[in-house]
Amino acid sequence: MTDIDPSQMAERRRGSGVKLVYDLLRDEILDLKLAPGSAIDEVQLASRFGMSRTPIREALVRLASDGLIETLPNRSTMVSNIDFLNMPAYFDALVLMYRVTTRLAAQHHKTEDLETIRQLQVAFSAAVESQDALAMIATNAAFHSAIAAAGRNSYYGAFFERLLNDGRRMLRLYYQSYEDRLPARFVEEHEEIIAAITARDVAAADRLGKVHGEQIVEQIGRLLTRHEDIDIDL
Amino acid sequence: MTDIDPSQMAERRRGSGVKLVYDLLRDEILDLKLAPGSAIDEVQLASRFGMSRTPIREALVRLASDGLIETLPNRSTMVSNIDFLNMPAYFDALVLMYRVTTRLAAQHHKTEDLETIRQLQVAFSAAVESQDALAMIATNAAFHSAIAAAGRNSYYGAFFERLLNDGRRMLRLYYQSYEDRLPARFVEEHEEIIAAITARDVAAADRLGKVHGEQIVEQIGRLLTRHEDIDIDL
DNA sequence: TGTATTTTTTTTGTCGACAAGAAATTCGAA
DNA sequence: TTCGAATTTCTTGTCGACAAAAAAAATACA
Repeated sequence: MTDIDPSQMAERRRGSGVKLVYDLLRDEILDLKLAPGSAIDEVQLASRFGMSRTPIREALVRLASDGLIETLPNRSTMVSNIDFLNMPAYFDALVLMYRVTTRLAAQHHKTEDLETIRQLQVAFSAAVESQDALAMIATNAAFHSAIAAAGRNSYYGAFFERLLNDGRRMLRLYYQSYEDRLPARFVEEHEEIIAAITARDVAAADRLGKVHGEQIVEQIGRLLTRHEDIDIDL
Repeated sequence: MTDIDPSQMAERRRGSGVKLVYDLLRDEILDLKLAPGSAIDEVQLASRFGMSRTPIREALVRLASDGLIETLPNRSTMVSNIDFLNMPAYFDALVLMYRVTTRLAAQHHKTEDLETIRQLQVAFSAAVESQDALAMIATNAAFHSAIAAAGRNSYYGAFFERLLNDGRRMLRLYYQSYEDRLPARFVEEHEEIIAAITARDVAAADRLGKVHGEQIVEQIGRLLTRHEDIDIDL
């Protein structure tokens, strides 16, 4: 890890330190630039960011309560491992949140929400076009985040956000399993979802959210030995 | 706020400071001993707990990422207000989580889970018997937490836990709306839930979880002007 | 008396230092 | 040499102090 640009660390607004460190480390962890299980050294980070250990530690505390790092008392801090054993549970929750957020968006969206959603769909489509797996992951998450926001339920929103973040790390590991035809299918499904939300068709939104979620689970989950029965008619 | 017992602050194991402060402040906030909106003074807390500001601050960072306190940059920290406008969304999420966790418990529980659940039901029943509203809230939450744990989905578990915590503050404000007959009904419903889980009757567990959740929503939510249509057949 | 500007006070964010714990290393005895 | 105890090294948790930022108070001026 190289030091940051000295011109950046020169003068910072007081109080911006922890956020800077938090945001950057968070991205590095989610993008797997920091490998799961790798150690985190406070003093090294302090010198890297040109600040004392105090703000670094506060950023680490936040990351820890996000579950992105793990702290052994009096001993090392490390990047959390991806819990593959819990992947069935993860997918179960993810599919349900796809359904619920899409459904609520159909109920509660405002017209300005649709513009945001459509813009993000364009970005996702472009990422698929250019076969940029990382951009696909990011724009897909942004697309569904926007749908969740349109659903106007901050509790689901926060939970879904967290699931999508956890997913970023797993998807980065498995994105090689994407073949060309499947992302194209995702684009189509996104379009259908947008149509259902626009039409305020709650039933269709629910169904499409479920199908879309299961699509992803099937794509990722075939690498697992077994996964939950997600065909519950909840 | 009075200082803590000096014998407690005498010698503490290194590293236990933040957890001590975090746990205590968390309970005080959730039990409304610290009123929503009230200011939090770092130096006062430091002298109260007999430690420096550094561990206090780390505890506050954790509370902030739990959403229990809010920090204005460079300025005051205060206990988060209860967001009554979002109560419909809250109840929507709560009911769904009641359903999902109960359903999953019916699917995945092990026999030792049932013992824990039954013990907590006994405690809840005792709290209802003695008309102790605070104990009712706590033991009810513990009961459903145990059910969620038996469902073996840590994602739902963490989310549900958070919802129950938020609920603790609202319930404390509204517990006067409980009349004698309703807690008794809750006890009965709990028994039915236990029976459904034991029998691994997923459909019944789902239905009972939904009914139970809506029961609570109706009890609390009648104080609201309007609330979500929770009768969705998801 | 009311308002704008300066000064004081209060509180936060950050720092460097130090001590406690745990791991790594060295040392000693069989 | 090998195992176990003592020692050193290294990292973390905590402290007291200081500086920046904002609010509160005081002052000046119309």
